[in-house]
Amino acid sequence: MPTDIRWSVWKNLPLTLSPAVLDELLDGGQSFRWNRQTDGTRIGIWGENVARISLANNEALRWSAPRECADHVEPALQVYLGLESNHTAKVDSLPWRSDAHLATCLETFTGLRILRQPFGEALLCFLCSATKQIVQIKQMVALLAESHGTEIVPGFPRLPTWDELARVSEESLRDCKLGFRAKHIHETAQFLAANPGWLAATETAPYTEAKERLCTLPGVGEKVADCVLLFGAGRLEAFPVDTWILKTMARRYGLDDWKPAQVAHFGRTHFGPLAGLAQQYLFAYERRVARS
DNA sequence: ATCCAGGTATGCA
DNA sequence: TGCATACCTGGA
Repeated sequence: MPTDIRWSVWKNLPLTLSPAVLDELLDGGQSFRWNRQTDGTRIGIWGENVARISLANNEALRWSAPRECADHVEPALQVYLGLESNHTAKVDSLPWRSDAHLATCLETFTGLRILRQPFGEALLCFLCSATKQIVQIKQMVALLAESHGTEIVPGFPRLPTWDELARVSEESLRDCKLGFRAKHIHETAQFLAANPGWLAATETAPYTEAKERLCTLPGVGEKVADCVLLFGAGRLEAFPVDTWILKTMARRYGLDDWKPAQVAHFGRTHFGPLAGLAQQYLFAYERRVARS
């Protein structure tokens, strides 16, 4: 980290989280651009924003940003962390009263929420995610930012925009350790460059239509499309089914040998219109069990 | 060393 | 429809 960054003074956020839940929120596979410093502070980059977040002794969140960014980071954080919406009411609307396992997950990860990331960045990050673990995805997107993004402040590059990616060769993308994903990103960038406004229209389209549109992109299937819509467009009805969800739905709900599409249908009907929010709690819980 | 990881696209029954 | 297989790469 460059030493010449001048950070704004710490300011409190109206959010209280345990260290474990903060870890799950920022480093649990929703976003891939937060890094924990040795003192426990986390530095993250999204859009044109650079911020650091830490916990005060009472587990209250506080933030600070490079001085030149602080004015726009403050409102951006509200959106990113979903502070303007009534999170408690959303969680309460989930069917925890009739689902003991869900109730356990909600209690274990109290305060966990869905991040609202820039749509294009979510698409890029989840195009990188196929059959990779979080540490590897983080490495890929860090290389993408360092190699092809522009610096917001010295030492903190943003992710390249899709317009910028359209001018990068597939071979050059492979140098970011993307493997076969480089082809997907390259071809998606070419398509988006040839279809101005397509991405913005997809972001605001109704869920089903938006998902269909995303699935036409190379390297985007149902799971990636749902992640992009959940984490990049606030579509809480999106219910991404990955290996963890497949595992946990088999183990906790008896859905052994169900296909991903069947599990997705079960999830949407069982958990309701905010199924994606429930999914994040189930996901977090099963990962914790696996690690312990 | 060998296997597999927050999938997708393709080729065959 | 359904199922198997290839696809890059690096860490366990």
